[in-house]
Amino acid sequence: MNKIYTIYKKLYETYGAQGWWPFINYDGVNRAKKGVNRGYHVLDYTFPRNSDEVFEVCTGSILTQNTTFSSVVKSLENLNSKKSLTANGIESMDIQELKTAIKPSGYYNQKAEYILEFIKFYKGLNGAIPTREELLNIKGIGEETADSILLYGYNQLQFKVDAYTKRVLTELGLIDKKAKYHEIKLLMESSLKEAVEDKKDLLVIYQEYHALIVNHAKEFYSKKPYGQGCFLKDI
DNA sequence: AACCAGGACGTGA
DNA sequence: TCACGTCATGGT
Repeated sequence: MNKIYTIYKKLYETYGAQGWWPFINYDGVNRAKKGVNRGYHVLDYTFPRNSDEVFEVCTGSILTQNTTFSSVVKSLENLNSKKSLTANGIESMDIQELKTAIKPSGYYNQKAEYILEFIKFYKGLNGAIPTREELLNIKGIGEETADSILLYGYNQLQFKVDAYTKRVLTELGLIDKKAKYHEIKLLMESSLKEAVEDKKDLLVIYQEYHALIVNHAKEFYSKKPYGQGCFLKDI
């Protein structure tokens, strides 16, 4: 039991399952929580359920770059209300209409271009699972976005590292502040693979872990000085 | 009223 | 390779 897995268990004990990635069109068992947790699917790991939901994760992953997810939801709902939250739907939109729809998420000029670039690639897949290298070759998709797409859109065993992950690990002294993305990703993946007995649990752990870190970091690592009152410090 | 958010790219050194 | 500027709206 290494520290990375210990942190996961503490976070899970504290916050419970997160139901990440949330879906705009979700109408499943947690619908009762609408208004509060609308779109989340806590303890239901049967997602994405179809190609439209895969595409929703991909688009959301691009839109969420350096932006809060709540603003991404606005953009996704704008697209969805135009019945355009699909590859063909977006592709058939007027470019200005697309930009206006995703405006709430910021960087709308770039992101519109990125989404269209992705769509060209996505349609060529014909439902196949993309490789990480293929995703990284697409303009607008860097390491985190690629891992986000693979982990949540395609249920692939790829840990998603974000700014919060790096910040928390740095503050806890588990990694150097100059550590690069790949270094952090490797630490997370190797630690979890080593500590988790049943390997088929890893996917859910990867998915929950990222969401748990975000949830925790929003409370304890969003304002300086970082880590005030963080219960992870005593490990 | 600054400050920064669940990044990625282009550039110059 | 690396540091830095740029992209932009929205919440605090």
